[in-house]
Amino acid sequence: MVASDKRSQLLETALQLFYEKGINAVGINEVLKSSGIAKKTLYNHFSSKDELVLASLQLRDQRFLAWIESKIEKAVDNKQVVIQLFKALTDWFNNRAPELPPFRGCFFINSAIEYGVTNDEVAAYCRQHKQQFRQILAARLTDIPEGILDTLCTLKEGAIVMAQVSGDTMAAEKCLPAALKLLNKD
Amino acid sequence: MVASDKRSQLLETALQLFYEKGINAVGINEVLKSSGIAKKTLYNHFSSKDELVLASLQLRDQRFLAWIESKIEKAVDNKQVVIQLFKALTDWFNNRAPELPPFRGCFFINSAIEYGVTNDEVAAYCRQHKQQFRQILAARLTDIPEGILDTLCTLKEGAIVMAQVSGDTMAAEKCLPAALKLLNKD
DNA sequence: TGTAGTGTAGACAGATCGGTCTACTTTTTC
DNA sequence: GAAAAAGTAGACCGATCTGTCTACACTACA
Repeated sequence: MVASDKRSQLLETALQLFYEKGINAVGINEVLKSSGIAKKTLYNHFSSKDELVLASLQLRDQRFLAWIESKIEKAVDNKQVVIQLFKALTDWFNNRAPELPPFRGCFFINSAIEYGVTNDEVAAYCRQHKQQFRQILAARLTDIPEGILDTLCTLKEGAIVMAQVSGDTMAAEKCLPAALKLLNKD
Repeated sequence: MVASDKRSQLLETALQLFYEKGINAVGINEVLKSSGIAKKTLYNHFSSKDELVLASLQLRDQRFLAWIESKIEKAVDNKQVVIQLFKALTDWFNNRAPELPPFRGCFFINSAIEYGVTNDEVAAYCRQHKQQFRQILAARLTDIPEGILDTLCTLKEGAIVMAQVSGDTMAAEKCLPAALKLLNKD
């Protein structure tokens, strides 16, 4: 049992709780109790809660982007990319994506809003995640104008918020026609 | 000087601070210090912080919807409504809307995310605000399909998030062409 | 087998928070 | 002008949070 075992257990627990309940609503002691690990061990692997938060963001970042990538990599043209993207979002919103925990919005939007005010590094990382998503999408779309790419990203963010705040888990599905319309030459 | 004077002073201060820094980041004592009002007076007008939060949401709700309404009421057709809406959002994001305090995202998205987990009433009010916005927009658009109305709302929410999290204050402007395209018959 | 590293359990400190309460002052109202 | 209502200033309580520290147990390895 290597040392990083405890570290990854703590990280898994922290990510699960932070995403489910929000960073501020989850204390260090709850992470400890839920993971069954002692406090000193946590502070041996992470110097502070903020460091644990950042590591959680990195883990989620890696997993979420890999998941999205896997959903659109098989698409053969722009239309299929957009279809697969919005289908994937709908699966996510309705808890039909086994790779992801139950939907509670975007971890990065949530964290930027509730934690970014007091922690610049968290805010910066959340911004970076959004940029990375944009690049992954751009890499799968051929000859796509910047404005249309931005609009697709805006629709994605909006759908997430609609699903979370308004409970409209069909938000992504509803704007799929509009997203496809964007691809047409006028 | 009627009693409601102190109440409205507290409410103004609370709304300003809650919106600027987030509800959790602002303690009761900060509201008191900033407003120059005694603690007992606050608890004479509001039974708890949660009640003050709800009153702040209501005040913002009323003001924001009135502001949006004023921006689109002069539009003579669907195209003008959409143009005015997204121009207004861009003004808001870039602090060119004197009626609104400096942009820090949507108070209702922010509050739902950071406070809605522990307070159902707050979550419900935020959802209701989004519904009211949708109705105000619907009332100004003629013969608009539900799906297009939903997509316009999604673009609006997405633009707010892009402006706040990614710092893209031109997000609304960028998706105006897409929004206008939605209005065209296919 | 002894030592260094890692773990556990949890008391504790220091800070902050929401909310109550007392004692006193000001304002309003009849 | 007296009584009632409303406001001030801030001490105080209990709860909660992050992070430190002590005392002890287990494990790996030379």
